[in-house]
Amino acid sequence: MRWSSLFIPTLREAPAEAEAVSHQLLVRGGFIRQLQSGHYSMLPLAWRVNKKIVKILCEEMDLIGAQEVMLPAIHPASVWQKSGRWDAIGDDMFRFVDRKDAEQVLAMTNEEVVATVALELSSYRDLPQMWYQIQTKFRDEPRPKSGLLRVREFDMKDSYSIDIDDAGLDNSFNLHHQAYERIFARLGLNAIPVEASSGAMGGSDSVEFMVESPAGEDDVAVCDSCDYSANVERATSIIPEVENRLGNETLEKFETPNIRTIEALSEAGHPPEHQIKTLVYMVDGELSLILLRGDHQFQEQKFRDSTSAMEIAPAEEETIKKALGASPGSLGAVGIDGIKTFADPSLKGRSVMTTGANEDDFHLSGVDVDRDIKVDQWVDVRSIADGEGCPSCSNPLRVVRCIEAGHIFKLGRKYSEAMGMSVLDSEGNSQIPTMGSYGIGVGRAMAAIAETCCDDSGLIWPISVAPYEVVLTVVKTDDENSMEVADKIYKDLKAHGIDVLFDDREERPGVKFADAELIGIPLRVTIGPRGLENGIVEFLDRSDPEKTQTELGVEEVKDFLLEKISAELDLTA
RNA sequence: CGGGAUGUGGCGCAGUCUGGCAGCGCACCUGCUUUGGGAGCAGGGGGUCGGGAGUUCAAAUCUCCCCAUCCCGACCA
Repeated sequence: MRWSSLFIPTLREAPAEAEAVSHQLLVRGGFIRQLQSGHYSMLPLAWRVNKKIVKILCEEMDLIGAQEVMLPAIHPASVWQKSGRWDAIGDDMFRFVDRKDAEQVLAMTNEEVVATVALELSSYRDLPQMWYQIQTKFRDEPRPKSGLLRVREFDMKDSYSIDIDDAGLDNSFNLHHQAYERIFARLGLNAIPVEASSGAMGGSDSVEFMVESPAGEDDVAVCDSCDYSANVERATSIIPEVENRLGNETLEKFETPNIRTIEALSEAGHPPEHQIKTLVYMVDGELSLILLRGDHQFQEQKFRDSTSAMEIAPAEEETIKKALGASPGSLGAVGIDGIKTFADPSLKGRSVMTTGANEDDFHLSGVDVDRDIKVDQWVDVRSIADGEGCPSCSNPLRVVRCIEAGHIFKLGRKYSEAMGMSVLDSEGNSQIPTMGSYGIGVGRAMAAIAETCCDDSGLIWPISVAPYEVVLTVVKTDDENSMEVADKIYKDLKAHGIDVLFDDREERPGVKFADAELIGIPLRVTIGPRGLENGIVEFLDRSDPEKTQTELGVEEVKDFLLEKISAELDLTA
């Protein structure tokens, strides 16, 4: 295409509200424009990238035997009521009422619909099935952010597997795992598979594919010495045991005027690791205590996962005061009976501890956890920290910020059972099939690539997804010879299937070079009178201009580029 | 939903405190010069100052209400 007739509105400066690198570059490069918070138009360049990502997704899904479908994006409330998610999900789902007063939802995912279609499966001979689609999803995010990274409307590749038994599900899951590794490699993303929490999706196992980036929203624990990696919502670690202090082992109440924090109490001679942190939460409507060591952080998702609690939130101060008789900062679980108490295992066997006395300005010392506190349930709810020991090899873990680029779930029979699926097995017995679901956000993948493939001058697309593979930069458009040669090369490249962008704009060379770099075209051929005098044009690779700078005869350009492109695509395919 | 900030032409910003002709840079249009890394000169077009109400002779500026956007947190199938 000729740049002069394209809509590529580049900007010299990014809008003030764009913070994430990918957001700034995609806006500056003329790829996207915001309509409202969480809703973006994809302009021609972005849509070309989008289509290339989609193509890779389809190819890899097809390769594992998945079949492409297209499901409705508007669902009746009834299917969501049947699965229980109508109530479980809440405000994140867009809902509306149609003219007949029927309640409707804008689909955020499609397990219910898949399970409904799958009611037609009646025999084990029909299984397994894998269906996928690339379709717009709607989620009423409480806080859309960072450009395309978190939006309310986005295209997602969602696929679903249906198997007769657990072994079948394992197989479908593994096929997806492998497909995802190939997909991310082809997209130029270094995505690490990590153990994850399944959250409200339900199910047993889940793996997230994480791309390290400061723009991400998840923290992941990775071990550089072995292959352990897990979302902090699930990660465990080995920490040194704390020796109980020598000291008075009997309970003693002492005055602690104005001491409300772990830190303040620590300064008063009670180190955090010898304190019991007492949190008060409403767990599915029931007031509950959650106990941790003073120097540990609470990991809410771990708590949800291990207690199957649906709704948890810190209790209001007034509620706390009414139940315990004191405000946060002076709370403790000693002598409490009748309030459900959860405790982190790191408190097991601990004594000579300090905790709040449930009386403002007073604490208790000499607390023996086993003796003085009635724990209803021991649960690992501690957030691991950077540098702690890997649970599988005990070397130090690193905690890194990541973008969640993909997530695969073993759902089990939650949806197939709810929707009433059943098939006959080889013995004529009725079986409820088991399902998996697997997602990759297209726009988020684009943003993740933009986030990680860029430099000070702009984007650097991998050839596999670049909006154009090659840009032909004509330095002097009013030089007839230049234009003639450029036009010839342009037609030649096009005829050989190369995506080429012909920068025929009447702009100064500096502007053209800067724009080409900003929009991230991986390969550049510069055509100008200076080179043509010697019968050559200049080539360089966006990712490393200095080392790759090459002079090419006009006739060699096509073969040179074809080889470059196929070499890079082969590397990742 | 809690905390913080911002809203002035397509983008970046000044002006708001202390009320008095709506400005600057980039981008855009015309002409001339220039032409291998974001040109120069001259001329020109474009703004309900987020919206509404109020105070005032006079409001971008002061008051009240609302809206939008961004950041942190909560939440995130």
